[in-house]
Amino acid sequence: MAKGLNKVMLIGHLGGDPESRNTASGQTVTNFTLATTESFKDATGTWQEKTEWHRIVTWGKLAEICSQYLKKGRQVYVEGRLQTRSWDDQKSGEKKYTTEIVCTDMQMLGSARDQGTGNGGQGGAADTGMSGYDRSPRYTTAPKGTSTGSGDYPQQSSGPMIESEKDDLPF
Amino acid sequence: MAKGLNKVMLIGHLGGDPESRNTASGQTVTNFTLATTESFKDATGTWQEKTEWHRIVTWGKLAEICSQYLKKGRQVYVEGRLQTRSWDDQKSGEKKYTTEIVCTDMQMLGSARDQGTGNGGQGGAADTGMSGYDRSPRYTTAPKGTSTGSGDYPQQSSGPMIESEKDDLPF
Amino acid sequence: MAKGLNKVMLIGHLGGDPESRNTASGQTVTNFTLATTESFKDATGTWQEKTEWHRIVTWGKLAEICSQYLKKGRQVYVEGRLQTRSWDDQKSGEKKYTTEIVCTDMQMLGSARDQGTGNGGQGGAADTGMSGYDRSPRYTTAPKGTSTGSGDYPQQSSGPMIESEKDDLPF
Amino acid sequence: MAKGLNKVMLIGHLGGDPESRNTASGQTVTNFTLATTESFKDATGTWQEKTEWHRIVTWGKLAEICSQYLKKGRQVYVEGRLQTRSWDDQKSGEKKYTTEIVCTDMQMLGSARDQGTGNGGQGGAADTGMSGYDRSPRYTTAPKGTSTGSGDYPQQSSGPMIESEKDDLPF
DNA sequence: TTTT
DNA sequence: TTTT
Repeated sequence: MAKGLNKVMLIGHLGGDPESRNTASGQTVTNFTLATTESFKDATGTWQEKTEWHRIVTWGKLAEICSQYLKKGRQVYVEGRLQTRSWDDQKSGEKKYTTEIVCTDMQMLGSARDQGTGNGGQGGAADTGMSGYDRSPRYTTAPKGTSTGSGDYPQQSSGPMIESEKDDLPF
Repeated sequence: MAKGLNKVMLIGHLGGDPESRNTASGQTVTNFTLATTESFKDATGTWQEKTEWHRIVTWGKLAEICSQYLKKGRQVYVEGRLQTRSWDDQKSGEKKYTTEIVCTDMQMLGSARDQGTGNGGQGGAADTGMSGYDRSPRYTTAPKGTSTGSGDYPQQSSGPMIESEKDDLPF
Repeated sequence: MAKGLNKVMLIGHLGGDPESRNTASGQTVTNFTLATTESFKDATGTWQEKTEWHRIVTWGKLAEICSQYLKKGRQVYVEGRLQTRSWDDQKSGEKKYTTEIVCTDMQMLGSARDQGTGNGGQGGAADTGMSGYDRSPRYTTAPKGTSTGSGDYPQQSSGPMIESEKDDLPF
Repeated sequence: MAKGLNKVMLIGHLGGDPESRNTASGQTVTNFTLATTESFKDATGTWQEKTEWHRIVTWGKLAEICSQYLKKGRQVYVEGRLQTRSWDDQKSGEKKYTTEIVCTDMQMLGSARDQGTGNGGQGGAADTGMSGYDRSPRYTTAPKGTSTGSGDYPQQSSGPMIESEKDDLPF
């Protein structure tokens, strides 16, 4: 008996606007960074803040939604799984590792008008977007075990390692 | 408004026996790797397995328990938060990053006699250990926000970056 | 604005064998109870145990798997969402409420040979079953937001409240 | 080997202002209801919304914070564990059950000015509150296993069942 | 490097 | 009603 659980849940703010690209097979991939902040008392008893940065990658329909509605500063809930990729860094010749959260569920928190730098000054478009959001369901991609042979799942992980996509690396 | 959620939950098997050390301040730090395995259908519709490896670090009392009771192959539940550390790699002169799960809750799954290579053939010691475990509570360290000025929390994160401990880096 | 997160994650042991039935529409529904145990120090400083009982309901393919492989005493991980149903109790004429976990992901923990009363002494059938399990993926039903108009999702929640199914109420 | 996991994570909006009381032992207890909303396609393919209501109970320091800062309509993240209590209903003579989430972590989401009916029209007080919040840590109570013999933990669960507090029942 |  |  084996199998496992690999789950990450984050609430934080986007560090920048999401970036999208398309794989050779036509899937959308969207990346963004997310900051989660914790407060804690240090040795002297004063409150300190510590921010942790996370690399989020999302695929397919959810990637399109993230690309369309998320902006720098927006507060979101992200659920997904941990994935560590390795690649050979051209410059140093070293093998490098990146750990990302493959996002399978995302929810916008707070209200549109309350959010960061992104939504301001973009007029009706963002508004239309948000009200579209208001009436839509939770943004979710099917968990691994439920994919029904669509054939695009393996590309979720292998895609980013394809040689020609190297400069799409998320950071 | 800020603050955040940074939570990881894993169920998997230890890739090796845990390794412990003590910080200058006397805290115990225990590291181990955890494999989580997922199955999915590939493009041809056949089932594939994919294993993800996670670096777990745990502190204080929980570190001692992990060191004492966990063995290679043991199935556990791990809860914690993501933390990415950077350091300057001496060999290459490159800055490198490691993402770890700072474990704040751990639970052994299955039964002792059912577990990997570790518990077998080690006689009474492991047994005593397990029955000690059986009567003890869930192994947990206090979350960041609840530390009450004990002064050792910051060492949880800053400890591993102290110069003199560089060769204690978990990988 | 809006939407939400409603997530439950449990690790515990089944209090009895699962019970299955079929809805009018042909869906399988499987119910079981799950015990989660916590230890804590009481006012006198001695360790106490407290067991919480949870009512689990699962639908469709996952219901079939639970029915087939789970037995009294088996340790499992259950993920799902909270759902409170009300019904008019015939005897008392009172309105009553039941809170259940609608299970959308289940994983067996430990090994088959290590588990409760169920698997022992039932010969090859259970064994065949278990090895079938071993090669299959994580048992998951699609989250609400991802159903693609298949038409059977609403029956997950509305089904149990249909008049003709009243005496199928899980407890 | 046993022990278990009993975890609930919710993101939703308060259905009303929190209500607080004090136990005989001087602990603060705060109750509120939380609505989580999900969208799903029904059998006809149209989007439907379903709201689930949750009863939240929180203790001690966290109860004081909830009482002070949360208002009807406010969006929050709640983490806790499921607990089912029973009591004898005086009117009907029936045994009744209530399932609650014993909240051990809470975080306010969105911004103060963006929140429901509660904060509006209350002038500076709410503002002071919120900026206090901005500088404070995550609101958390220690998990069960980490209580260090303070003696008040058992009252978390037994408190609400004390005869004289019956009319404090959360609903 | 784990597990089934 | 489970488990250790």
